[in-house]
Amino acid sequence: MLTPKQHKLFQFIEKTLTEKGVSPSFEEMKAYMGLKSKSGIHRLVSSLESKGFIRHLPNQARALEIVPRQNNIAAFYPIANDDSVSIPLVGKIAAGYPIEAVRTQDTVSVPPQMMGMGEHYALTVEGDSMQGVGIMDGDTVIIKRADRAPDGTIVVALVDGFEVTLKRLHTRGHSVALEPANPAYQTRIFSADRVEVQGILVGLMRQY
Amino acid sequence: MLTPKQHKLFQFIEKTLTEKGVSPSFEEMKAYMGLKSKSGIHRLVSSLESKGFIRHLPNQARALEIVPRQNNIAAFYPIANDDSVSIPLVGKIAAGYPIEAVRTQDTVSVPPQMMGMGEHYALTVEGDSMQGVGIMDGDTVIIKRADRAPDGTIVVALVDGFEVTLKRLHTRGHSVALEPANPAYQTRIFSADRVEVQGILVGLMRQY
DNA sequence: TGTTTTTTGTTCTCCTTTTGTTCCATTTTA
DNA sequence: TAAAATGGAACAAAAGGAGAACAAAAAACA
Repeated sequence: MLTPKQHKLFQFIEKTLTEKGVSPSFEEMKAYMGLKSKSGIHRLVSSLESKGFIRHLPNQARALEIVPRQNNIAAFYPIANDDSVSIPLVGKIAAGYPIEAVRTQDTVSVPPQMMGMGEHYALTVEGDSMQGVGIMDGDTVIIKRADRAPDGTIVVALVDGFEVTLKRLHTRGHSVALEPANPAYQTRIFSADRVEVQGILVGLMRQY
Repeated sequence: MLTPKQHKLFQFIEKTLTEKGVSPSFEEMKAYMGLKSKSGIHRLVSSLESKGFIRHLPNQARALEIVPRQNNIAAFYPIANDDSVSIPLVGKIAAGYPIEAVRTQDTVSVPPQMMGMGEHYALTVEGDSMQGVGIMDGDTVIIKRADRAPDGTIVVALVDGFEVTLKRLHTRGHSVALEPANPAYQTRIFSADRVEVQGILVGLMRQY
C-alpha cells in the first residue's frame, strides 16, 4: 500500500501529532526525511493524502491530520459494541464476480440506526449506473442479506451465477427487471430463475 | 491542526479554565505568551475559534470556553477504534435559518472514519439542489465546522446572515460563487462579505 | 439610580517570519 | 535509456507581532 518513504513519513506525522499535538511543518519533515528540498515532502504528503491516510487543508500551516483507521475485525455477523456495529466490507459491486468470491478482511463501522435485524454487509459501489438516485461511484452501501425483496426496492442481484449488480428490482410474473437509475443504461429483463437476490439496500455512506 | 503558538495558548486557556474556573484575560494571555500587544492574542484566539477548539462570546470579558470533545476522539489526534461517535443533528439545511439558531438535542451516530479533528455536526438535507453529486432530499450530511474552505469544496454557507445553503464554493477575487449541482438551479455570486462559511461537507449517510 | 472610571476586548495598518506550492533542471534508479 | 526521485529557486499565502485608537462591558463612585 505505502512505499517505504511514505510509510516512514506517515509514522513521523503520526508520532509528532500524538506527542506534540501539532503537525510537523514541511521543513521539519524535510529534516526528518533527510531531504534537501521541501518539494519532495510535498509529493509524499500528496500521495499519502490521495491514498486516504491523511487529510490536509491547502495553504494552511501545519494542517495535516490522520484519517482514523478501522481495526481489522474479521467477522461475519455484526459485532455490537456499546453503540456501534462493524460489518464486513465484502468488496466492490459491479466487479463482475459473486460476492462470496471476494470476501475480504475489511470491516466498516456503521451507525446502528442504519441496520435492523439480520445479517448485513457493506459493498463499495463501482460505476454510475445508479447515479440518478444518488448512489455514486465510490460510495459504500449497506446491504441486508435477503433472498427476495419487495417490488421496487434496490437490491444486490446475482445474474446467471456470476454477475453482481445493484439495481432496482421489478417483478413481472415470471420475469424480473433490473432497472438502473441512469438514462445511459438500459433496464434488463431476465427470467426469474436467472436472477438471484442477494440483499436489499438499506443504507449508504460517503466520505469526502 | 494547530500551530505551535496556537497549541501553547490553547493549553494555557485549558489549564487556567480548569484550575481557576475563569478564562484568562487577554492581558494574562499576552503575558504568558510573552507578547507586547494584545492584537496577537486576538489573532490566536480567533484561529482557535475558527478551528473549533474554543468558543467565545464577543465583547465579553473572560468568556472563553473549550469546545467539548467527543469521548473517543482525543484532543489533537483521532484514535482509531470501532465505536461510532455521536454528533448533534442541528436541523435541516435550506430551512432558511442560521444553523446556530436551530440547535436541537438530537444526535446521530456516525462512523469514526468519517470524522477528523475539530467539531462536527449533522444536517438533514432538504431539496434537490445538489442532486447532481448524489446529495438527495432527506440525506444526512456530516459537516465539519470551519469558517473558510478550499476552493471547490462543498460547504454550508450562510448568506446575508439568514439563509443557509449547501453548495459548492468557488472564490473569485472578492466575490464568491455558490454553485448548485442541478441544472434547474443557478449559480449565485455574492460579494465575499455577504457569505459566511459555516462548515465543510465531510460525509453523507442515507437510510432506505 | 445614574454617571464616571477602569478594565477588557476589538480593529486596523504596517511589517516580518514562517510555511506551503509550483515548476523545471538534474540526478538517481531500475 | 526511460521512469522515478530529488534539488533548488521563485513565489504565494498564511501566521503572527507592534502599536495605537476605539468600543464595549464591568466596576466604582456619587
